[in-house]
Amino acid sequence: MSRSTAQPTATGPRRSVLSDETYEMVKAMVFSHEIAPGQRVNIDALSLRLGVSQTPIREALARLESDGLIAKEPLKGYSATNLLTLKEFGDLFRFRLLIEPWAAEQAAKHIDAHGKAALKEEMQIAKEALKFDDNSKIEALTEHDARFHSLISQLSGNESLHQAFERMHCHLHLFRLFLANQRNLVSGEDRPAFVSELFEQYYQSGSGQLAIKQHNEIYKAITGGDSKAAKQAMHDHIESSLKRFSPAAEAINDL
Amino acid sequence: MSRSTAQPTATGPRRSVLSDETYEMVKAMVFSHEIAPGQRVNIDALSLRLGVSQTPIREALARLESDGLIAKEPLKGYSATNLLTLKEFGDLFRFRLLIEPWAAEQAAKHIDAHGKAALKEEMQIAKEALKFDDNSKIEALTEHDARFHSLISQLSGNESLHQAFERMHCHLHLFRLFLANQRNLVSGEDRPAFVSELFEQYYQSGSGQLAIKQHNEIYKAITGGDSKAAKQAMHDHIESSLKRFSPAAEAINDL
DNA sequence: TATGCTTCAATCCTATAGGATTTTTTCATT
DNA sequence: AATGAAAAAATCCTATAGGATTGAAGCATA
Repeated sequence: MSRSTAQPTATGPRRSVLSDETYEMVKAMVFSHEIAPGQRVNIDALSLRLGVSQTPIREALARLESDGLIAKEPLKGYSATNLLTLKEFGDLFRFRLLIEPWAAEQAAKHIDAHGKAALKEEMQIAKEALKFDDNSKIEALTEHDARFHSLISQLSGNESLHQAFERMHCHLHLFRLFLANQRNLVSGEDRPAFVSELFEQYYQSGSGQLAIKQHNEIYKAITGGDSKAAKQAMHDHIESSLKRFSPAAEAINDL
Repeated sequence: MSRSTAQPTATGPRRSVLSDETYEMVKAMVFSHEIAPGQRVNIDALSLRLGVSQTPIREALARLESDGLIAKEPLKGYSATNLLTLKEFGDLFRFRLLIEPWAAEQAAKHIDAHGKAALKEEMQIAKEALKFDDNSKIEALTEHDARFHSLISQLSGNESLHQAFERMHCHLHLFRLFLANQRNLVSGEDRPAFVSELFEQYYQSGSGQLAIKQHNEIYKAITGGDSKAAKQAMHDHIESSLKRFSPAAEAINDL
């Protein structure tokens, strides 16, 4: 009788847990700069914005803090973490160079029919994505890239490595950096072309769709059981990514 | 007036955030098997047990889930994660063998006066600990071991590696495994001797305090700037740990 | 102008009520 | 007696309001 707010049941029957959904929503907001880097995160405001109570918000923020996307200052509140500095950017790639080639090597050694099928399916998705128009293509390829690297870390068979890779959230950080670049440049000079160029370099360099080509080499080496080639191909691919992303990281750092 | 429970303020003025304290307390409970592996974690019960309301409990559990110490089943509740299986145990060490020798190598390359002082201080603590009686010694050396490895991952200068190492919680998992062993064996046959033996092998093998000796070699190599020796020493040390811990992991796995 | 006090706002934490889901218990039927 | 369905209990999850504490802003005074 005293319950004047019919909100919770009005949204229909929920299957999943609200706390998890909230987590994903806030993560997406940080990811898309709806919550800008360094910006304070007000729990009450978020509660109103998302239409849920404080409890799930708090759980989501606690998890995001663990993920390193949100920082908590005791008795002050939460705020979005800053973008990667140039050093952190380099650290991220150097660490990836340490673990991912090894993961690819192990994956090639232990690959089975199930793993081959999963890789094949992922490569198929990437090829389909190349036919999309520009915006859809960028989004699809970004997601493919994240899934592809995650899959290989999983196929390494080493649970610790896989968890460490997931908790790193490298694609999220990189793309967040990238979007920041895009935003800043749009309100700048004629540098949007620069951003597009970067995207092009990364996803379709020249006429060759370079990243997909490199993924394909890794894919072939792993499914072929050639561990040495898999390791080398992954190493080259990450170094290649590093070179292509660097301008974006530097631009932000100079800002 | 309606506040019948004076508990929260009765404990005195709190300085830190209750949520963080709760996190540490629950972590300690999992660590010490007060919450046994696989056991359900009742929020209401924890709330009463720790004398705090549900909100900080929930935040703590959300973070612990992110850490991999607590598992959440939607609409069923939280429960402590199971102990490491033999495979996970092996994965953990193989992953450490991948990243820690590299960390030691990098630390040796970038070491400065500040880093040297920190390492020296940590080694001093270890030497002091050797003089303690058995129980205190084990506790002190365990904590030293965790700090030593963490410090080196930090001195590597690579933020990503350091975070990955911390989030792995390897010492917590290993010692939890170890305590489980101890508990099971106490209620078993005459195997407590076996446990003590393991401790001895790890912390004071023979008359040599083997682990400290190995730490000392790593320490010397890093402060001496000998990156190759540091890498090798760390590699040997971890392999040595693996061999000593294996019986404990196997015993639990067979159980 | 600089310092100290008061007021204000924000945040953290608590408490309780109620909807939703799962598990257990009970009961009827074959 | 065993199996299946329905009811009850326990638990989880959410929502909302308000007290307590802390940090910041504004103002008066020396």
